[in-house]
Amino acid sequence: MQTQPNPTLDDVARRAGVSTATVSRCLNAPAKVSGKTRERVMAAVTALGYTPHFGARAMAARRTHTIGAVIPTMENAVFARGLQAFQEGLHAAGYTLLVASSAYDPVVEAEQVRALVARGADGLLLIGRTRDRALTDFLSARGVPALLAWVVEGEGVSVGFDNRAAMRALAEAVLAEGHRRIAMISGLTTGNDRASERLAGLREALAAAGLTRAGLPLEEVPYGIETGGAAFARLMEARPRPTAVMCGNDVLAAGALAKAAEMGLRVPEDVSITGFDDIELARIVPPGLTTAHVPHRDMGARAAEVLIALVEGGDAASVTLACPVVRRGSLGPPRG
Amino acid sequence: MQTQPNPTLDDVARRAGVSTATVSRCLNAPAKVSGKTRERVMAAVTALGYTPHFGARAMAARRTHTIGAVIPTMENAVFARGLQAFQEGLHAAGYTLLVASSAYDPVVEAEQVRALVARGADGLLLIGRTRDRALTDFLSARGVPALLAWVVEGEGVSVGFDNRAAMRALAEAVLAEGHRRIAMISGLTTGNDRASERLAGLREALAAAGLTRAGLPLEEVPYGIETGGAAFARLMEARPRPTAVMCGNDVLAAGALAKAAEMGLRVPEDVSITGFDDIELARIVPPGLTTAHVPHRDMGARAAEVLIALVEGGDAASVTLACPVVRRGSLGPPRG
DNA sequence: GTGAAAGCGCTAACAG
DNA sequence: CTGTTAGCGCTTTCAC
Repeated sequence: MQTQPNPTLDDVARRAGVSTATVSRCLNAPAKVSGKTRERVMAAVTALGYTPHFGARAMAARRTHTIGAVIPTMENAVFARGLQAFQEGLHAAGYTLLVASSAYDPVVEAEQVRALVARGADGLLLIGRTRDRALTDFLSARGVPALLAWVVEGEGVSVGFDNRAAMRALAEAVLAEGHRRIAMISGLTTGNDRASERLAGLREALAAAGLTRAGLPLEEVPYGIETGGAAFARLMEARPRPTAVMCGNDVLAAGALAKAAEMGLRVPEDVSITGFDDIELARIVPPGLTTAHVPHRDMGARAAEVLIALVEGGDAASVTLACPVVRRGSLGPPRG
Repeated sequence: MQTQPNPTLDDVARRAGVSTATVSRCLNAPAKVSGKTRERVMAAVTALGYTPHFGARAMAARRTHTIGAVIPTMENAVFARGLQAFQEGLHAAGYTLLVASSAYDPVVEAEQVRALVARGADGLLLIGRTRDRALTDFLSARGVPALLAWVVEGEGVSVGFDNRAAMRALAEAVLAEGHRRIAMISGLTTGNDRASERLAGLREALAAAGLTRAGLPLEEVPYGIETGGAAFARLMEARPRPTAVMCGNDVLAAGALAKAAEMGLRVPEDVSITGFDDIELARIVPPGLTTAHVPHRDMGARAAEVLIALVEGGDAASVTLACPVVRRGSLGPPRG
């Protein structure tokens, strides 16, 4: 199997003694070719180490079997995990995944979307809902279906969960323990609907419990363990201290937990802490993090199904997944 | 800005009243076009919402400004982090990154490499060194440069670190504390040179300390917190127990640490535990993980520089980064 | 069942 | 500085 610099359809055709059309058929619709010709062609293909040129193919066929995804960052485990499942689902169906990241910047996101469309993406996976009208217009004009994940969406098709409801349920669990002085460490809410929905969910629960006037001590910080820890320390300077600190995600909560230990505060005796996502970390940081379980892998797998259906012309219904509260050691009743 | 279904170069040219060549120049070499024409063309471009068709471009220009990367899995934080930096570096230089994952399977990896090459990748980033001769032949025949990362490589160009030396240094630190009964929890070594090199590094250090005949209690397990914990429990059944358990990566070590807590063993008084990678986790799992610091982000950034140099025709030298031992609470002298 | 030929949308000489 | 003109490698009618 001597690999030649750049074997083309033509080279294969010549070697097999047939026309390029026949080679093309062998590759795309083998049934339309006689058995013996097919064998001869396939032999030539492997002999030359032929790989069809994707660009040429895309240009001639106007289908690429490629799906694009734009995520905020690969450094966030929740996206990494969901995407891995998504890609497995696509692969099984013969699609290829192209990933781009936006660093949470809508401008970059728009750029990446255009880049993926230019590359011939048959469909797109986008995270969250907050985005420019121009972008959605662009996609619909181009006829490229986009699936929104990690949220529930009114307009388009989505595969996700209700961030607000999940946080409300978690807050209700905290309230049920008897907490009344609750603080929150939120991720940055600007342009991030997941973060703002979670915050809104907590506010709703507090309002429903008649705690509106108490006000909600709030820190809004970038994603990270360190930032979570620092925010926690600031919140704990208040007197009286909050008895429970709810965090917008598990990573912030892990930071809070670590900082609490550093400050000599016992969890949950001195302060309860909750997270959101239920990543592996939540199980191993002592005393275990009470959190909302987001089924990331499942979401990725379902997203693959739905997006493929969309791309292949069928309609598809949105999917909303449940996010049960997972109780671990970090939540307990307040003291006294 | 009315986006038309599928604006082409031709549409833009017609609207701007110029030839397609001029539009092409505006986009690729603006300096070669007069100011006023350029303005007119750019206006037409935005008016139509034009995006160049990637496939056509690739076919005509035989350059794609695209780099492909095949990593074992996106679910592993070390690759995610390195890749994020890599992609930032590429982006700054006007390149786009295509990511594919192999699930640690060489067959899948080869498939993905071919897919990326077919898509016109100008260069490739590959992880580790163990791979099929046919694959490297394929790449060199196609003239696609490949950069190896996460290892130091004899033959090709690489940007990485010496897994063996780093583990040896870590083991020497453990030995210096006075440990003599050392066990290891390794990641799967089959087809994974990073894992096997780390194991070899430990063996070298033990041999140098004259501990050859003691034998090395060894568990080889898949990546994961749970698997690390289970392996730890098995190792601790030995009598006498090992006084130090060295792990092939931080995630396995985190599992070991959690399991130790669960078993009522104090770290480092009853047993010392070390990791490898120095991910965020290492800082937050109590009492802090002693580990080898791998400069993932830095490696990604350097990889981008080197690979671009390679792609653009220059030669480039391999880069080897240092992996200093980071001491945290999980390592102490053995009892007695 | 197979071949010939016409593009797909873009770039890159080469003229002007 | 700008237009003309060949292709790039593949798919897909349309004939045979």
